[in-house]
Amino acid sequence: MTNADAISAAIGALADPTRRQIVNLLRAGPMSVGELAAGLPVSRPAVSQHLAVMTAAGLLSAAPQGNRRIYALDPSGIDGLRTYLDTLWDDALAGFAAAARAQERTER
Amino acid sequence: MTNADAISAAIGALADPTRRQIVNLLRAGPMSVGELAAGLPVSRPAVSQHLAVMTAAGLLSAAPQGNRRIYALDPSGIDGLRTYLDTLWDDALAGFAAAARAQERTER
DNA sequence: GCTTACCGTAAGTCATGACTTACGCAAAAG
DNA sequence: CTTTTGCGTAAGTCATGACTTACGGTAAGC
Repeated sequence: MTNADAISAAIGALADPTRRQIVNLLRAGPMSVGELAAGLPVSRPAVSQHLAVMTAAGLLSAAPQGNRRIYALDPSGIDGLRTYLDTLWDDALAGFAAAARAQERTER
Repeated sequence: MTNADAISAAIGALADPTRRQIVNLLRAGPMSVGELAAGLPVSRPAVSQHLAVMTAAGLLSAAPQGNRRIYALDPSGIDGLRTYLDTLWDDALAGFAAAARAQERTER
């Protein structure tokens, strides 16, 4: 499944602390690169590189607007991670229940 | 909020490809360290180190059983990431809707 | 008792990637 | 047309962490 690659890219994109800060800033709404860089402890080119990674991962969308570029969270990309964690959570619960049954069997 | 640290640790733990392979193996059910290492392209100590990281992040739980250690997915740790992505998804949708309204305003 | 599985830890190597400064290009401003 | 603003890209540096081999320690098997 080529879907797994998208999940890997998205999780890898969220792995960096600076990138999660960018996500946090964008939760308030779309922003330009300069505005993002002003709220971060790194240089503007560093922000540009992070934005490129996250956009490639499908987590962000870029909208050129005149001289500037407005970045925003991409709901569809985030939804991929959401469903992945949902199914993972289901499997975890199933394994937990199976272990509980096995435990009960050995205890009597 | 100290909750953000848990989220960071969990996402960071899932960032490595080998660790996601471990998660995939554990989806079928709890396994010992040796069984996990047999299904992975890395050495057994490497697997041990990964398991320690993921356990510290709250994604895995370890159960000593005789001579061996059985690792399993921890539903509660996964649930933390799940709720984080849920709220992030909500914010992304809100920003998307706001951008759509602004777009409509400028287009008429 | 001794040997054999099974596992965690220590120490060291090496690649990945996050950051910087320097540069080039397109759109607004004057 | 010139200047300024806003970004992206290139090149190079440096730290983080994923991996290896070697070792020590505990539970089972003989």
